[in-house]
Formats: sequence, C-alpha cells, structure tokens
Amino acid sequence: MADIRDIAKMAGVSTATVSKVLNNYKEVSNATKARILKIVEEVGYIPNSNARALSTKRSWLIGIVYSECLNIGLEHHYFSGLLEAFKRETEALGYEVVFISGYGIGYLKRCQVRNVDGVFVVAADVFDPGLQALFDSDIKCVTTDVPYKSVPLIYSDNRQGSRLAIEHLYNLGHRRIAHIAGPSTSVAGKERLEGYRQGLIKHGLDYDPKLVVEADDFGGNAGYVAMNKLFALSEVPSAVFVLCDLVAVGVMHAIKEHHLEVGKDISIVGFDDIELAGHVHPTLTTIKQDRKLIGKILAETLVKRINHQAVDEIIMIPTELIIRASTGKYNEK
Amino acid sequence: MADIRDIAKMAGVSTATVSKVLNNYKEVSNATKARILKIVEEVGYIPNSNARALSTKRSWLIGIVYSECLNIGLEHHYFSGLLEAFKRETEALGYEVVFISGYGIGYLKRCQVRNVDGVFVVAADVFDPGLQALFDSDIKCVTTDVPYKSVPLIYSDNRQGSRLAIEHLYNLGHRRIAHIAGPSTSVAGKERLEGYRQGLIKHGLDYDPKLVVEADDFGGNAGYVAMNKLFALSEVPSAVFVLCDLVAVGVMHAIKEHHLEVGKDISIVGFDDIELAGHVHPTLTTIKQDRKLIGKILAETLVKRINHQAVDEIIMIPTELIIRASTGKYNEK
DNA sequence: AAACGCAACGAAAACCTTTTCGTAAAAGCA
DNA sequence: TGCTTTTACGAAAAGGTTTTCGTTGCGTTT
Repeated sequence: MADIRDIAKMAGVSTATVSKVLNNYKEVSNATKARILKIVEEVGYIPNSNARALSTKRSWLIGIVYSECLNIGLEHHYFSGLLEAFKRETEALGYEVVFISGYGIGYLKRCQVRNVDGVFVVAADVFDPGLQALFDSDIKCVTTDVPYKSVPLIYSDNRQGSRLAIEHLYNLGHRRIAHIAGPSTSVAGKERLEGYRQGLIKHGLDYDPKLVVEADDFGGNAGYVAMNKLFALSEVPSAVFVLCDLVAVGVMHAIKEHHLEVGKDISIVGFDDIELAGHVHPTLTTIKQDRKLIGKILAETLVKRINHQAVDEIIMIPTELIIRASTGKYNEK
Repeated sequence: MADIRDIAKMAGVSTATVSKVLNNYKEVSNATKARILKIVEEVGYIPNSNARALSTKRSWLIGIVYSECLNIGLEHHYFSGLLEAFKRETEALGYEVVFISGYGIGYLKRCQVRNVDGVFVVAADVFDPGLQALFDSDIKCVTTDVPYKSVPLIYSDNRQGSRLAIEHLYNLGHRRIAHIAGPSTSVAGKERLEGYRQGLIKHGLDYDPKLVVEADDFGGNAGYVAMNKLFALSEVPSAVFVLCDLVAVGVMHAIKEHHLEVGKDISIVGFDDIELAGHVHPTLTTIKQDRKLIGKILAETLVKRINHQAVDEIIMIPTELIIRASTGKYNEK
C-alpha cells in the first residue's frame, strides 16, 4: 500500500504539499494540485486514518453506547430504527459509527482509547456509574431517553404522547383506563406514566395505583405477564395504555387467551408505531414516535457539539396518535 | 492525558520497558513490572490506540457491512439479534465493532482506511460490485446468507428448515401448500424456495409455480400484499409457508381481512422465531433459526481467520420446528 | 535598482507506540 | 577464576500523517 511519501516522490514534491492538496489547502498551484491528484487516483492511494488521527486528534469516529438492559437493545424496533437513522445521518457527514464495548475498563476509558470524537448514548441504565463517568467527562455526548445534567437530550414528548392516548380513550367513553408502565429505572417509562396521570386528571378521572402495573422489560412477554396481573383485579379495566408496541402485542395475547376481543371488550393503545403495529390483529392504535427525525437531530446536534457550536439542551419531538382497530367505543357489559 | 513517556519517566525506565510490561512480555523483572503497573493504575494511563495501530498494523476493529436493502436492516429482528450475538462475542475477545459506511469510496476502501482487522458482511446485495471488491480483497471476511466464492459462510440450513415446514403441513393433511418467497436477489430466499420444492416432491406433491409468490422485501407489508395475490387465485391454498416471521404477520393480517381463521381455514408457517411469534394471534408456528449460535460461530470464525488459523468454508446450522397455533389440521370446506 | 509582498513549496517536528537489536550486569558452569 | 549464558533493560528506528515556519523566486512598487 502506497503511502504519502510515495506519492510525494512520484510527484516530485514534499509530503507537506501532498497533504495540503488532500486537505484542500489553497496555497498550492493548480498545476501541481492536478498532478498530485492524478497520481493519487492512479495509485489508489488511501490516507492512513490512524496516522491521521494521531496527528490531528480527530478520529471521525462516533461511539454508540448501547447496553442491552431491559430488552431494549438492538432487537428493540424503536431503538434499532433510531440508530439506523442516526447512522445514516452521521455517515453522510463523514463519520463512522462504532459500538463502545461495556467490557472491562468501562465506557469512558473505552472512548478515550478509541479516541472517538463524540458518543451517542442510546439505551443504558442512568444509574450506571460507568455511564455517569462518561457523561461527566469532557467527551461530547448526546442522548435520547437518558437525561443527565446538561447532556443534550433529544427525544419524544412522552407526556404529551400519553395524554393523547388517554384523551383518545376517554373520548371513546372509557373511564376505567389502566396503564402498563415501564420498569421504574426507565425515564421514558416514568414520563409516560406521568402523562397517563395528567391525562386522567385533565378529564376528571381518578388516578388509581391498582390500575398501574409495571412491565419487567420492553419485550412481548412482559406485556403478557403484566396484563394477566390486571386480569386478577376484581374489576378489569376497559382500556389499557401500554408503554410500547412490543409489550402491547403481549398484552393482546393475554386478552385473547381470556376470550375477550381487543378493540371491543378491551381497548389497547401502544407507543412507538413499529411497522408491525399495522399488521397485528387487530391493528394497533398507537402513539407514533418520529424516530427518523429524532435520529437526524441527534446526529446533527452531536456533530455541532464536536465542532464547538452551541446546541439546545433539550429537544422534545411531538408524537402523533395513530388510530387503528385496537381501540373502540366503550361497551357496557 | 499522560502518555507512555510520562509513565516511563515516572518509573525511571524507558518507554520500551513500559510497553513490554503493558503487552506482557516476560523479559522484565517483577519488581519493575509491579512499579510500572502501579503508576499506570494511579495515573489512569490509557494507551493510544491510533499510535498502537500505526505501529502494529492491527486495529482491533471489526467492520460490519450492513446495507439496508430490502428492509433487512437493523430493523429486521433476525439480523439485529444475530448482530447482537456477534457483537457480544467479539467484544469478549477484545475487539470493537464499527459499521462500514457504504458512502462514497466503497466498502473496500473504507475498510482499508479504517484498518479493520476483519469484516462481517451481514446483509447486502451479492451482486453489488463494491461488495465483490471487498470479498475479493485480502481483507478477512465472514458472512451469513451472502455466499461468495470461498468466503466463510455460516448460516441456517434453509433447505432443511423449509422441508421441516412442509413436512409439518403435510402431516396435518395439507396438500395445497403455497409459498411466499423472498425477493429473487436473496440467497436465503432462494434456498427456502428450493427446500419448499424438495419438501413437496418428497411427499409426492406437485410443484405449482402459481402457488409461489414473491415478496417485495422482508417487511410485514410485503406479506400483506403477497397474500392478497394468493387470494386472487381460483383455488386458494389451505396452507402457506412464509419466508420469514415479519412477513408472516402481514400474511395473517390479509387472511383475517378475508374473514378467514388462521390455523383453521389457512395454516401458516413462518421462519426465524422472533420473540413476537409467541405473542401474535394466533401464535405463529415457525422455523427457528439459532441466531445466538450463528452469531457466536461467525465471531469465532472471523477471529480465527484474523489469526491465520484454518476455518471451515461453510457451516450450516440446523433449524428447528416450533409448533404453535397458526397451523392446524386440514379442514375440508 | 532597491525594497517589498506574495505565491508556492519544503524541512522537520510532532503525534504515541512497538520492536529490534545491542549492552551491561548477574548468574551459571567448569 | 575465567568463561559462557541468561536476564533486564535502553537507544533508536519505524509506522504515516499534519502543520508550523522558513525559504525561495518572482513580480510590483518607489
């Protein structure tokens, strides 16, 4: 593999000049510039990114912190979609995306070792001291769903989304509305619970703690288990607002096992709007999170931070109610 | 940030000695080794990976080629699960995982720029010349579902899986079994189609091209569309073997819209066994791919290749039939 | 003709490790 | 004791860029 010195030699110039051409400095004549570029092209020369990073202290690498806690890992639709959007955007800006391993030395050191220019904390436990060390360091971070001090945070307006859900159910005549909440360590889960509560109050309904059950994680099975807890109640709710679509599918499963009809006997509202929401039976009414947009803004914000530009501390993206068949008018039994 | 020279100075030794300690060379006395280690610990010294990579020509980075073609990107459950398993395994071996951007200069050059030690081609179009250039280079690769010359290939035994599906349906009395196949560019799709055919023949059934319809991609909507094509047939099949679970959910959607019952009027078998398969209604009979195992073997194989050890060219992992409620005995109408 | 400015380029240091090879002292052996 | 081997360590080169600052040569002013 040819290096910059080979190119310099072939062009009859110094490495400095080649470097300047490659990095678009203007202080080099058009003639030599063209000559060098031609040789670079012919030889298929590729600058060594390690040498470059060593010299410039920029790696053009963005780290992803993505711990598989609570089943919200790569396999969770919402997060994988978000990550995909983020990746697409940063790649367009010239960066590449690397997973930061939680192994051994911890996130912070790992980031320092790899010399990442910035990191995106996608899914993690806020109380993880390793994560806090990273956030408290001078490495540029952005995050979603994991608020921490003044680390820029871009995410859906969970409370607003929840209120939309409750309003929808209320308008359909439901008065006994349950909530399957996220694990208590999940901030998004907490906010959705709060929005649920706000929604109830706004419509003059009482908040009944018995109607709130906590899901163990963000998978389908957690919903199945949680819904069965609701069935154990003396008076079963007529509607359930579920913290996310994947969990909602498990909820629907439990309901059908009790020979009840979703959308008729019990209405369900999910959160996320994953592709499958439009294909499960009945199709799932849900609160849509705009993951493409959120991913894009996250990317832009991080790159701004890397370039020492000012950014907003918090950006909340509005959610949208998508009405499908899993919700229906309240039926007196 | 302290560098190796600082450490050397503090310990009163040369950088060479520090380096040797850090890399477990034996030619250094226990006394100085302990002294150096102590200082390293106190200062929180972290070796610069770029300098190291420059010197050793190893980056401890593994590239992922993951093009979002046909909806099988990060958002596809099977692949994200596979990737997760792969990542976990390689991280345990000391590597970190970086996405190789398809932007601009192409996969091969991108890999060379980043100096990756190896790459895992997860999902991509086999006919992409950029991909072929990568495969033909001397960069160590492994792949799944994307066979190419002698690049090590680890994946499910698609034909065997399909035969399992057909056998199951046959044993339930179905004789008119349709197949929703993958896009023609998908190798896994082709193999499953072939297995479907083999299964039919084995049981003395005719292969009827009219009963095979191609899905546009690997998403739920593709299944919905494809199933509606089957409904346009003069004689609707009593069972459908679908190339993957996500698509199968769309198929079930279409069936219910025709007021037929899945598992009774029409039986469905999927492929993958994603978590949701156990929660959709009816729960989905499917062919399980062991993505944890496949991911693990992929990782091990790639690392072996990196270390110049011999590896198998092809490893096929058997699949397993998971019987749930979407398949039932054939009912004469 | 002297003085100056500017354009175009190069020398060399800096970035931080690893690794080879050489050297000195200590240990082993006769 | 004299010799060889081993052990413990260091000097310095190598790895490939970027960047600062200096130099050269040429055209413009006065």
